[in-house]
Amino acid sequence: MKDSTDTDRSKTQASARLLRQPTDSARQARFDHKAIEAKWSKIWQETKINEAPIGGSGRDPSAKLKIRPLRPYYNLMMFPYPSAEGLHVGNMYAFTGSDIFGRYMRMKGYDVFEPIGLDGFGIHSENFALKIGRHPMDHAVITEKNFYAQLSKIGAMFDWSRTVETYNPEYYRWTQWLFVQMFKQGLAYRAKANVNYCPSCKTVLADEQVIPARDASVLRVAGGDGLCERCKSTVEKKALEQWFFRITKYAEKLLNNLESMDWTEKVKIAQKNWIGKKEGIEIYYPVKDTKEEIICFTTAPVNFGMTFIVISPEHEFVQKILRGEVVVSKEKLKEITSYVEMCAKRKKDVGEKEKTGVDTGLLATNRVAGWDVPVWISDFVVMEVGTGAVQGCPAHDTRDFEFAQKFGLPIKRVVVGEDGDMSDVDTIAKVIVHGMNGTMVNSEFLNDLPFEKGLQATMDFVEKKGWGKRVSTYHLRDWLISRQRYWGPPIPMIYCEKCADGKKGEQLDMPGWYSVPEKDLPVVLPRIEDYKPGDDGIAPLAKHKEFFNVACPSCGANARRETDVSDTFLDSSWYFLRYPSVIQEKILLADENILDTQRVSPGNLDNNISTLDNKSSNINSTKLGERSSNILSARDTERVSSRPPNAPWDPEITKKWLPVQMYTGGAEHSVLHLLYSRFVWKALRDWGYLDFSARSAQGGLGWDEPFSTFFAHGLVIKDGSKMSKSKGNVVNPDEYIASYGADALRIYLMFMGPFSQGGDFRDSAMEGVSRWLNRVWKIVMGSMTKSRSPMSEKVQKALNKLVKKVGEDMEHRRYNTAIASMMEFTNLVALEGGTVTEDEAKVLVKLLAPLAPHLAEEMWENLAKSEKRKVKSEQEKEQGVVRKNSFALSVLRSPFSSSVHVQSWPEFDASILAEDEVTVAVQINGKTRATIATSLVKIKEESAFVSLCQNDARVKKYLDGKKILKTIVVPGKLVNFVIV
RNA sequence: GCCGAGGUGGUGGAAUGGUAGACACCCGGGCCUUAAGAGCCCGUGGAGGGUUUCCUCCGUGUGGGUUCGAGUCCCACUCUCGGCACCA
Repeated sequence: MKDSTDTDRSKTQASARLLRQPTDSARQARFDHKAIEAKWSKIWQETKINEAPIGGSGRDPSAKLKIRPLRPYYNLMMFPYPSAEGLHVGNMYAFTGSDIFGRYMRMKGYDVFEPIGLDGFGIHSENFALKIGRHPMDHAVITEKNFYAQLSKIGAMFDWSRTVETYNPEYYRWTQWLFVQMFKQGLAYRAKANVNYCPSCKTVLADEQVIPARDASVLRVAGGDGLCERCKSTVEKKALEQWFFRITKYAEKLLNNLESMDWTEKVKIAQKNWIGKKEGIEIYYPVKDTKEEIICFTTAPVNFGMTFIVISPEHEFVQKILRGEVVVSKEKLKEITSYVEMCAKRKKDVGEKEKTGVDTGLLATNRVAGWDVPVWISDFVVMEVGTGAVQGCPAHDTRDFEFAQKFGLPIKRVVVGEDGDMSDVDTIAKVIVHGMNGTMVNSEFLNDLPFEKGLQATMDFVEKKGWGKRVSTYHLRDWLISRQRYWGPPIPMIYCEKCADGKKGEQLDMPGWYSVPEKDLPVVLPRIEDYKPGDDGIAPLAKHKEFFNVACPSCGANARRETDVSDTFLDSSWYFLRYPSVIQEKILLADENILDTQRVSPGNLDNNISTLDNKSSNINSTKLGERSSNILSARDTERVSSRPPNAPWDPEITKKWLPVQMYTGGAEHSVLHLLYSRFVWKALRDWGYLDFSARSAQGGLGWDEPFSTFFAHGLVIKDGSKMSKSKGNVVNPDEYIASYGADALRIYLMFMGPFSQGGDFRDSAMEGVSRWLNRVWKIVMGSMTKSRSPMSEKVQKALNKLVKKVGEDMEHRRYNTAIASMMEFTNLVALEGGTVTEDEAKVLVKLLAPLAPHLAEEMWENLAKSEKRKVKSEQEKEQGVVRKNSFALSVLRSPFSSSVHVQSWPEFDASILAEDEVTVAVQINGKTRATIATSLVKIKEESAFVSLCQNDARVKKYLDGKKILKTIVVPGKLVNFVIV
């Protein structure tokens, strides 16, 4: 890399004395973005400017800390999942927006920690690896290299000394540890759940691999069921034992803070809806001639209009009928059996279907109304909702109405709406549902009560009688953790049949199950070649005895490891806790592989794979850990060996740096990732693993939440639609970085539209940004020549205003308008002679620094050198020659000469602002007829100013012969004459 | 169906209830140049008028409303995009 500035300096020094500017034209040429970016990214690596002073047992941060007390600021962007060969421009957009804020906060005086990592362990990465026919382990190595190489080029202030990759055994060891804690605390359990199964591919599918039948065109072909993404055959649901986390236990806690959290509003609403709290009542209905009781949940107990009960085909009561524990006639049993089978086939949660159902022939007693109702089975009732049993009130629920109409069940009106219509409810339009206004009728003691009051009175009555009780239900379901897949952390559990038979186990309610002792973690994922998703929902690892055969931790008998792996969302639910505590002896960017800016070419790639394959010949369970580390590169091995083994995070560091102050990410993670992270955080706190008691929270919700602020960024679209490979409109940032530079791309991306809303990517607009940066370069470099035009008061005032504007926009992440204002400023400078003073240039460079970090740094260095020259020549004037190593020389090494990125953010002068000229609009009846340029000072004399407006020629002609009814004055903005 | 975001020039987008279209892209014209490119300057919502400086009318998805004044607030529609969906 060529260091152009050194030659520059010697030239300048030699020529400066000749009072000529032979370098001016050279300086003003188009800046060389490639050289500048290469130069500064190298210097930033060497000076470690982006490494946060984390503290703890890591590197000594004292150099940065001596100046003032630590002001930690954890600025985090959601880490990417490498599901493709490399980054696309949408990733870069998000990272840039997050980084600009981090850089701004650093200039505001914070110690900013901005880490980066990869969420490469899970279904996205696995699917991509499967698609291109590469082993996920090999794929991880390649994507890590590619992604990190690309990420290192976008000019972000990532702290490369602390990265997290979720597939690294040293990371997922703690993901497994987290699972173990969940189990120990009774929050992990096993239950049957439906998984998607394709009978043709003989494989389990993730939800996102099932084409929903609600897509109309598909519906016609398939007749209402979900289709396999690959072979288009109908997907079935299979009930299999799965691991769950009891997140529902935290439903209230997750709901609690939501209102007061500083999060993007729509994300909070999405979470609230997802948790979906509903207050209602569970009512018990005894089934005649049996000892059974069916419990119905409802938010609207319209019991006097209740004419039947419907239960889900998966309801326990149905099972009892099928098992013969509840007796029905032979014909009925046959009917029910075939109906339940039919439902199992057509089950794939999709929108409304034609209502079907079967009568059990049994009756249940509606004790409130004092009559019996038939018990039906229908799959419009979903087991997962409420109690899986519904009390049918057809006149006041549209679904119940459809069902009753289809099967000829009685429909009884008990609410009259505002229209007073008392007629039979015989069309769906007449159905008055909960939430509408109405009055109770035909309801004995409830008559004449308003609808809502009637419901409350019913609940009171039922509770008093002991026939039911008020409950809250939640839309939130427990978190299904297990995946019958290969690429994920093996669930660290062991099942011992012997203990199970003896009713022994770590948890009372889960005989036979033991968590893997913590000292034995991680349970390393072995390299196997048959890693494809298995037949009949069996995980790939289940075919490997050498993996699952293990001694029972309790009795020592032959036991079996769990062979499912955990959900990717578990990996990402705690990674932000890990970052500050990562210890790395070796700095990532010093690694030649990562520094290498060349992407892996197909040729190299083959070489890589063959090398990797050689390392992984056969599976040997005792050497798994070692081997896996080899596969994952030497760097990881070093990390593994140098880390204290006993905790996933350092408590001291964690106290200092968490919670995450600013979290940026896509709104698509509004629900799952953000909710899971909150859940895990709260659970860890409850268990005492996050102990912040020693330090009081810094206002707001403090330690209650993992992310103090969450900002949802927008999406980059291309040609009006979301980027996707199938549409062929994916933009790779590399080529743009190569031809325009990272700075220009960063600014262009942010200039497209508000960061919160995204924008439409188009090539042509890049040109404009690139041209503008060049104009900035010229203006700044021109400030150092002696031929510049005199100082302009207009420019000075405009710059002062600009500082205010850009600062405000940065706070709100309105980068697009910040950039526009800076463009306005440079346009003004062009009108005013094209130059600014060096002091003005410094301010401008600072404002630009977060947006265009390389270019700003280069300009800053030039300004610093210019200042040094000036100081020196002044001293020469005064004292003759400067002695080497004198005090004067040390002055030259002022803070100014260090990086622009650690300078303080410029401040504006409010008093200058007040002197600014303003343009006042003069309106007649709200219509602007003239504008008058004046200063705020003049406007203070209001009456004089009003008459001035009145007498303006453009205004006068409208006022002549008219009467002024009213004059409205908005100081500094407008004067409005209301006339007739 | 429900929830959320949105609808402003040829395009991306600006506008604490106060001059609609900032800033850019595209396009057109000019300067420079042997030429091209780059760069610089000017114009650019629509319609109409004034031989310049200017003036008038219309205009923020549709229809109402509040207000001295509405892209912005309220009501009712409508369309687009995201998410959820037989949620009892």
